[in-house]
Amino acid sequence: MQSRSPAPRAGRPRSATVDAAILAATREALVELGWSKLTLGDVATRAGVAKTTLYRRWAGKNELVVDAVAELFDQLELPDRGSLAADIEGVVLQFATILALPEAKSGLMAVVAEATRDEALRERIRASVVDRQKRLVVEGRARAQARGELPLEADPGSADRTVDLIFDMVAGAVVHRTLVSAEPADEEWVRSFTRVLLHGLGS
Amino acid sequence: MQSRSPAPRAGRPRSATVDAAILAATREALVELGWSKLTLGDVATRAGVAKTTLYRRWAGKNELVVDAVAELFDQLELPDRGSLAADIEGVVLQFATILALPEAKSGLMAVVAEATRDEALRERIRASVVDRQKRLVVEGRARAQARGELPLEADPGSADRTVDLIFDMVAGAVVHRTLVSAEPADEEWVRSFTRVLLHGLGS
DNA sequence: GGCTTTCGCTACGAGTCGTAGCGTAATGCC
DNA sequence: GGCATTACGCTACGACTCGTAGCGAAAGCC
Repeated sequence: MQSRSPAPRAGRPRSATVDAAILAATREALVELGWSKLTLGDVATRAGVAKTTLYRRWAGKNELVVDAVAELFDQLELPDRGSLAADIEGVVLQFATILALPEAKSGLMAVVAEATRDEALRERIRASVVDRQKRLVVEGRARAQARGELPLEADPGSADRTVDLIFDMVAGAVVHRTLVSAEPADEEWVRSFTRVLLHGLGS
Repeated sequence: MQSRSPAPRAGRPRSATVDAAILAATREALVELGWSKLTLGDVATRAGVAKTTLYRRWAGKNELVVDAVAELFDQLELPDRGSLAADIEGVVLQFATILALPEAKSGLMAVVAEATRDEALRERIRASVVDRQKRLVVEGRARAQARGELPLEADPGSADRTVDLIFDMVAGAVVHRTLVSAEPADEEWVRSFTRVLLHGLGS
């Protein structure tokens, strides 16, 4: 996740077990303590490693939590349910389920807030979390176009903007509903949301 | 903002000037330092007051920043531009302009993240920031219904859910665009967004 | 004028930060 | 097997922030 090079060629390699233990301990601490009271010393203790080991792998709290939260979104999938509406409802419900986890709630928004002043962190979030989900939009849109449910767009630049717009609308609405309004994005809400997204407010 | 009772009846009253200076200093510190590096001692120094004065008025960093950010949203208005589409575009652009300020970006999302573990803080955000904007949705919707642009809803419970849904979709999309995607919610984007919101993806 | 509350200042223990230094353990290369 | 190299655990450290307490002085209401 944080290392690109596969093999540094000599010496004792870093333990993958330790990596997993640290990330799991981070999520556990997020649940129990939340973002602001989470300390790296505490995470190290929970993971059964030395604090120095943690600092050798991650630059700080921000980077660590991004990686810990990013793993939560790895399970997102887009099964073909036969129609665009059903596909959207399915993936939005998955997203809402993950976002309902306390470790996702307190962790994700905190790092997004920090990322407003840290370009590198923003890029890390984009790569680890955002782009992974954006693929779902691209895929679902292509499927719907193949079914004839959505119009084709010739200009690739225009198509990119549409994908970005849809993504911001879907992810934004679910995040806002879950975190700011603090209400569950349950099946009823998702159905209403999907109807507006597909047919507009007037319908 | 933080005091409900108008007059505690005796002794020296709290200086309103000091209140304003502290909130302004908080926003200034948010711009320069961001959320995580902002300290109350620093804010007190910037405002020219003692740290103890600050702690007498606010319970902590969270509450202080909520009040400091809430003031930014006081200027939001909903001028009648003649059509629902124009009304939406106008207010969304205002919202986007405020959200583009660094003090709003780093402050707002940070307190939202903290609010996931703090019911009282969530309520404070709702009262100071969210409800104020939700009125705009209610008003704009009533206007559009009077114009015949939106269908009337007989059931008040259903109408409330619709308002909440619209609010989450509008605010969520702008926030996500600005903070997560880190792209400006400019006029072109707002126009595209309004079109989808009103007529759906198929149009 | 007298009462009450605010305010500035100083000082404090507690906790966290991120790093350095050292000895030991584990691995790859020859 | 031996050796270089790196990871790891542990301890200790100065610097910083936290939130509070205690004091004297100032400012407003009766």
